[in-house]
Amino acid sequence: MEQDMRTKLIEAATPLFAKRGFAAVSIRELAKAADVNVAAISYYFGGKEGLYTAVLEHQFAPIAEKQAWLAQNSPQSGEERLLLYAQAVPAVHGQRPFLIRFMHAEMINPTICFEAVVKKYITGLFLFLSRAIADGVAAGEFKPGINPGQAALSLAGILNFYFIAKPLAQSLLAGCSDQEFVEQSFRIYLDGIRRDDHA
Amino acid sequence: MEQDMRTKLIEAATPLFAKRGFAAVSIRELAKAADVNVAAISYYFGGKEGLYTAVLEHQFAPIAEKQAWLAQNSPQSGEERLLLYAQAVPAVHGQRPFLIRFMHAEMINPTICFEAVVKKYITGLFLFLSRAIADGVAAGEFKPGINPGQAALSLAGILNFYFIAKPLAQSLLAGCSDQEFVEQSFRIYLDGIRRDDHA
DNA sequence: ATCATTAAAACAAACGTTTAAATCAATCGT
DNA sequence: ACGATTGATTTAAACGTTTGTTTTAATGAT
Repeated sequence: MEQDMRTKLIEAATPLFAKRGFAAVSIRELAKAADVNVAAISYYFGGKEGLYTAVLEHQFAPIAEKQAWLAQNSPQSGEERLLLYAQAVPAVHGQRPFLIRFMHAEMINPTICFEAVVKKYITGLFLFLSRAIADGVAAGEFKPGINPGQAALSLAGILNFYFIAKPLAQSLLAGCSDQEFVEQSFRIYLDGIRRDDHA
Repeated sequence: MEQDMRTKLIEAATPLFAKRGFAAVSIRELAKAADVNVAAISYYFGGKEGLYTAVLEHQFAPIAEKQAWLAQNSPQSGEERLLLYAQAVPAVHGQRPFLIRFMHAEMINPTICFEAVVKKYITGLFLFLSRAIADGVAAGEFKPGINPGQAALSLAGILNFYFIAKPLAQSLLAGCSDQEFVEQSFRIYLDGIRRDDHA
């Protein structure tokens, strides 16, 4: 089966590319990890870059779904929309534990996939958050002085940075669940942008 | 002069390593960029890894200095200590524009330098923030429920994420200065952790 | 018997490093 | 004061590996 081979290679390649980066992993290593012949990579993906692109698309798939869902089933208030995002963050990272590594690797050292895959989804998320905040400011939910674009980046940062620093942080933060962290961070953020006198 | 050669190589290697990663840059490329012979890398740094280590140490030097200074001249209140950090963030990124890339590259794909260089400084910063927040909670400055370790990561995230996403964000955030972003983010964060009834 | 798939071998190119000769600067004996 | 000599630096060439890809033959199923 063609699909078996493709998924076998993608699944074996994902942790290798994630932990060591595209350039530092050889196709022989990938083939051995997937228990296939080296030629299979060229045969099914057209080369190392093709396999990497397939891995990246598989990683970003949950974001694409979530984004499509948000575009249709988005609630009214800014706060509710931000909450949806805050809940999606640990869910997506739980579903794709390596996604954060690929996202940051692409932001720091963009490959050819950056424009087509990464930039598209990140921009979509940014616009969703930006509009939610702008609407919230306009509706009097959030402080009037808030810059929506900057505040969108702030929220993305406060929620996602933890997942990057996690391997390093786990020795420092003894026994802290993802859920716990995201809840406290989101509470801090919301308390920070909410209008003091808002009901 | 030996020092001339070393700094010439380090300065030429910094943007290459930062933008493309350690594995994706060849020593011939490094030598050409620095306008020296390939053998100079082995001669002065003992090899490619030695040059990378030297680049990394040069990048982290401002953090080391700042940390040593903080250890002695640290103010009393938690809020003042957090402010010192918030002011240091854009200053350091201004002084070392590529530092954020090296830090994240090391967190995502750790090289041999990670333990010796990166982990040390990050842990130091984390402890500084953690203690500042814990003291602030104990003193009644900050909300009683706050988990200091988690909140330390939140602050690092809300302030630093912007500098990672910057190349991507600059097309979205039209005309926003680093200073502006950090000020708003820090205000949001402080308003989020400060006790509502605190003077 | 035909076609798609797998396997091993071969390919040129690029890799990091080392070698050996050339160049340079400073030191020393006269 | 000056050519000889020493040691450090710089260069270009060569080293053996490893890289990604392709080829060619073997195997599989229809």
